[in-house]
This record gives sequence, C-alpha cells and structure tokens, in this order.
Amino acid sequence: MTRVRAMIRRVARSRGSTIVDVAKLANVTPSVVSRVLNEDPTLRIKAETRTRIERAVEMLGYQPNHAGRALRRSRSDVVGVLLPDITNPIYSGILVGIEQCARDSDYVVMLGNADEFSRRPQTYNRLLGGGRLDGMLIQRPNDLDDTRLSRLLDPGMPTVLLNTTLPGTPGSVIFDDWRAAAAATEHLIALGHTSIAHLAGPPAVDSARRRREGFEQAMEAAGLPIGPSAIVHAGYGSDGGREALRDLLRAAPEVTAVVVASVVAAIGALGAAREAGVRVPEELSIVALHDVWMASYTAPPLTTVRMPLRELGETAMRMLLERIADAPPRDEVIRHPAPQVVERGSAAPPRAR
Amino acid sequence: MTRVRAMIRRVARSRGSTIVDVAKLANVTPSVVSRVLNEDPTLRIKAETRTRIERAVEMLGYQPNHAGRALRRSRSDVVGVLLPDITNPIYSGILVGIEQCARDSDYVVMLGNADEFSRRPQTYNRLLGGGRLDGMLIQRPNDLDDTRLSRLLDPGMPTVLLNTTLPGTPGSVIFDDWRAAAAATEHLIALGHTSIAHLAGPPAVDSARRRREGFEQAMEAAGLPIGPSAIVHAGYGSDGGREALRDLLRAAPEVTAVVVASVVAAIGALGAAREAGVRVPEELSIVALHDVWMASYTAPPLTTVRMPLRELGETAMRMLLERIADAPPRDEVIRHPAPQVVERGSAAPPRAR
DNA sequence: CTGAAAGCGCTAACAT
DNA sequence: ATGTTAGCGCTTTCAG
Repeated sequence: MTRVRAMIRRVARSRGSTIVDVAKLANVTPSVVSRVLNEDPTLRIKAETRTRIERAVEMLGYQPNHAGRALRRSRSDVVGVLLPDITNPIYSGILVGIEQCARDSDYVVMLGNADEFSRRPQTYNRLLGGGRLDGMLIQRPNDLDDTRLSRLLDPGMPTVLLNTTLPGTPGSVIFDDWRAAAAATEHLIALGHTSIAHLAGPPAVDSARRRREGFEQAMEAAGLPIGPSAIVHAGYGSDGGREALRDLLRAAPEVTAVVVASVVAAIGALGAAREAGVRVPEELSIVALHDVWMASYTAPPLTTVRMPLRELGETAMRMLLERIADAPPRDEVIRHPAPQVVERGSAAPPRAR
Repeated sequence: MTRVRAMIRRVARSRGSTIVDVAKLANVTPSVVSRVLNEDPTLRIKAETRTRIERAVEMLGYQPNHAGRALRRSRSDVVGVLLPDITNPIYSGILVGIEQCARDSDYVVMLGNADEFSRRPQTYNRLLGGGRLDGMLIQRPNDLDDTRLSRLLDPGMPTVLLNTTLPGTPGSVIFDDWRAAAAATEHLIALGHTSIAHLAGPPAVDSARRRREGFEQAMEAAGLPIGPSAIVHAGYGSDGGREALRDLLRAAPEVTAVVVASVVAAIGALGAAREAGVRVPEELSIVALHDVWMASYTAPPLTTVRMPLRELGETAMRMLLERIADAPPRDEVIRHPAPQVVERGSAAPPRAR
C-alpha cells in the first residue's frame, strides 16, 4: 500500500506515468495493459484482471504517450489542413466540419497556411513531413495552377483536395457548383430578369469555371442571351467584387441583375453599387453563392445560395480517413443538402434604372 | 556505387529514410549525423565529413522522424490553440499571428475547439495530452467562469490565456481594452456628443469589464453623465448586438451615440437601427471596437477602433515559447500599436432625432 | 574528430 | 489468460 502511494506521488511529480507503471500497479505486463487500452478483439482476459488494470489507469491518471505510439505504429493520428486564409468565413466554415469529424474519429488537426506552403514548400515539408501527419486536406490557393499543385503534392501522402479537382489525381471533394450557380440564376429569371450578368471568380480556378458553366446553362435553358460584357472575372475577395461590379456597371448598363460567385465578393459588390448610387435591389438585384452570417447583416441583406460548408469539411475528412485506411481515391460532389436559395433583400423584380 | 543506388531505391519505395541510412551513405555513425543536423555547437568536425553528410541527406531526401525525436527529447515542438469559434474574424485574426510566429520558430499548431474543451475535457485531454503538446494557447469561452477555467487547466502544461486574465494564474495577454474603449468614447465626445451609451459585452467576461471601465473613465474625464440605461450588456455576437440596440433605443431615446464592445455586435446593431428606422450616423453614431474587413463594407461603413489582432497572436505565441523554455509566467498588455480610431461612415456630429 | 551504447514509451508477434 | 521479446528512429552521454 505504501508502495502504491509512493508510485502515485512519483508519477504526479514527473512528466506522467508510463504503461510500465500501470502494469506494475496492476500486477500484469505492459503488453496486457496495451491490449486492454487498445481494445484488442483477440484478447481474452479475466474480468477481474481487467478491472485491476482499469483501476490502475485511473489511479495514476495514465495517458498513453503519443510519441511512443506513433513511433511504434508508424501512424500519428494527425491530419494536416492547409488553407489559404482562415480569415475567410468560407474556409473557416469548412474547417469547423473538418475539426468536428476529426475529433469524433480520435484524430487531431494541424493547421497550415496554403499560400506559404506553395511559396516555401521546404519549410512546410520540414514542419509537416517526417511522419508527423497521416494525411492532408488542402484548399488550393487561387493562383496555383495544376502543374504547380501536382509538383507540391507528395504522392506518398494520402491527400484530399477541397473545392478543387486536379486532372490525373483523384481524391477531391467539391460543392455542386453548377447547381448552385444555376439555382441563383433561375431565381433571378423567375423574378422576371432577362439581362443578367455574372461576377465570376478567378478565371484559372476550377470552382469558378463550374459556377460560370452553371450560370450559362441556366441562361441557355431559359432562352436568355448572355451579353458580351456580362461575364466579369474577379477575385473571390471583397475588393475583387467591388472592382468587378464597378467595371460591369460601366460596360453593361442594361444589366438588371447579377449572380456573384462568392458572398465575400458580393459584399464588395454591394459597396460598389452604393458608391455608384445604384440602389439594390430596386435597380440591381444581387444573388451570391455561399451563405455566411454576415449576409444577414449587409444593407440590404444578401439573398444567397446556401452551400453546406460543414458537410463538405466532414465529407472531406471522412474521405481522408478512408484513404489513410488504404481505400482507393475517389472524387465526390456534395449534393446533399442541395444548394438552396435563401431569400433576403438583395433580389427583386426588375425595374428600369 | 551500386550500393548507393540500391539504397536510394529502397528508401524511395519505403516510408522514408532514417538517420541510419544517411549515416551509412556518408560513412559515419548516426550520432554524427544527428549532431550536424541539430547544429550541436560542441561538435568539431572536418569540413569534408560535413559535406559528405549533407550530400547524403540531400540524396536520400532525408527528413528526421518527428515521433522518434519527440520520444527521445520529450518535446513535440507542437502547440495547441483552443478557440471557441474560428468562424469569428477576431479569433481567426489572432490565429493568423499565432500560426505565423509558430512557423518562424519551427513550431506547428494544433487546433481545438474551446467550447468542446470546456464541455468534454476528457476528450481533449485524451487527444491533446500524452505529450502531444509542449504548450497551449487558450481563448476563454464567454460562459466559462474563473473557477471552471482553473479546473480545466493542467498546471503542468505551459499555458497562455488570450484576451483574458485568471486571478492567481499569470500568463495572459490582453489588448489595451481600457484605452480602446476610451478612444472610441473620446472620438464621439470630440464630435460633440454628450448623451453616449455603451453596448457592452457579456457581463461575466473580463475583457467586457475592461472596456466598460474605459468607457466610464472617458465619460467621467469629460464631465459627462452616464444615463441609467446607458450601459447595456449583450453577447459579443451579432444577434446580441441587434437585440441590445433594440432595447437601448426603447429605454434611452435621448442617446445620440453608442460605443459597441465588438465589431461583430456592432454589425448586428446596425441591423437593428435599420429595422427601427434610425438613420446612422445622422440620428445615431456608432463606433465599434476591433477592426475587420467587413467593417468597410457595411452600410454605412463602420467607424472602428483598430486592435492589433496579429500582434496579440504573435506576442502570445512568443510568450508561450518563453514559458516552454521555463521562463516564469507573466501577464502582458498589447499597447503597440496603440488602439486607433479608423474613421469611416458611422460616426458624425449629433443631430436631434 | 568520430564511434558505441543506451533508452525514451509503446505495440505486436510469438511464446507459454 | 498472460508473459517475453524485439525494435520503431532518434539523441546523448561517454569513450576513444
């Protein structure tokens, strides 16, 4: 009994107890403790021994050392998430889903900056290589083309791409961008608009291309022409949206409505409209893709198409776990819940300007 | 030569090369390689041997295994960051600073959810304990009082608290909340306002208390009375701000200006003003604490007091590194750059409503 | 200037 | 139903 107390005291003082301490206290060998803790299905053990072990674990406050485990199993139970800009509510929304799903699967998330990663790969390889990660989730930076992205990826590292596809490299999860853009366009058409423009994302980004296609298809399906200056490419950022709308108002004054590829750009566009003295929605209707809390608080509140951010993150994480478990890579499109128009104040029937 | 080629091939195939592979290829022992790579200052080595080792590292693309290192050194070079809500631009702004500083110091950041942490400590202890982290950065959830926070903290884990202090537990970094709130108040006073209210944060949160004190001091210094309903406590969230302003407009119609404890709440307040038909800034001036990109895009654009989010993150991270290196804990207030009023469109001289 | 040896904490194959 | 053994990859005395 004194021995036990002494051990407890020693352990409390030091860095923590080891599996050997637990084993001694429970009068078994470390291997048994390990197998109990890891719920080895092949293990046959007396109920009494098991409780002795559990009590010992409890008493010592034992926590397995992750480094020891990782070294032995060659797995870290850590995934890396590389995002260009956590400050962007779209990305952080996705990150919430990732973190949640990781936690539920006893994984933990390491955060990295995707821009830095593409700029200084050696830095991040040193930091995140060397067995620190079991897999990676990557959101492609806007200015990173396929060739450079391919070069960056480690073929030996299970990887899932967020919001983007890479020809020849399966393992990506994207939104139903076509449907979302089409839904936005259809909403405007239903309101009676016939001269509709599109503030697209960066031309080189594949999600922007898909959204543009969705816009074009919806217009075509309705038999509506797309004016020569009706598609303006811009960044996904707010400044991009602001400048793009400014250009559009000048180049195509007949336009009564616009589908914006991202809420963040749409918030910028709202600013440009205000500066130009164009009233929204009276003179110009705006529908934006992606729904974030700020959309309820702009003036006027933005009508958006909601995309399931959390679900994308969850799905991506689940897919990564499959890949880590050696399943073959596959691509996935998040279709449920389907992109849904959230009517607020920025879209209304057309009225001449 | 063939031996070398064979080794390279073997290594490329498998999980990666080890320090032993490098040592063999360079005709030295692992210990020398280790000391070269870790820049052991006591090491005396022939220049030629050193280049041989460097070449071997290069050829094999050797990366030290983090688990092995961590196990041996009892340090992981990982810090945990616990945030209540990454979706909040304030927190993600701070996180940017943390990640940057960590990377520059060869540390890497593990992300966790502070709300979940306070709700299910065992989960996170299992995930983040066991030597996985060298230290933690924690943003206190709004509803977590001192007692419960203390209980949650592991006294053996170097910890830095973000935006909050904990009596009896030094190691926190906060903004100059008094100065920021005072600056906002003084700005309104300079514009000629005399009946000024304060939308404060949650009453139990210490940063909210400091901001309220800053407001009160500035009012007192100007000889201005604070009306009986002029201080309304609300959450830091947008809904909180909306409701709080609604209440305020009813309870204190004489108020011509308001200092809001957080931009996010201010955006909500802007919504409430619009709904109530109160024009900003003509009938009501608003100044918000914290500056984020959205503030430029509200209607009207928000006048704010800029707080150095990135700097807080950086400082906190640096402080944590000190603590990890066994420096005694200390508290710090970020005073530079000082809180600065960013004039946009939401504050103007008073006019009767 | 370099090598030998021990051990960090854990798991898994193989005994008994 | 439990024990023995070996070794994951690395760093760090201590020897030479």
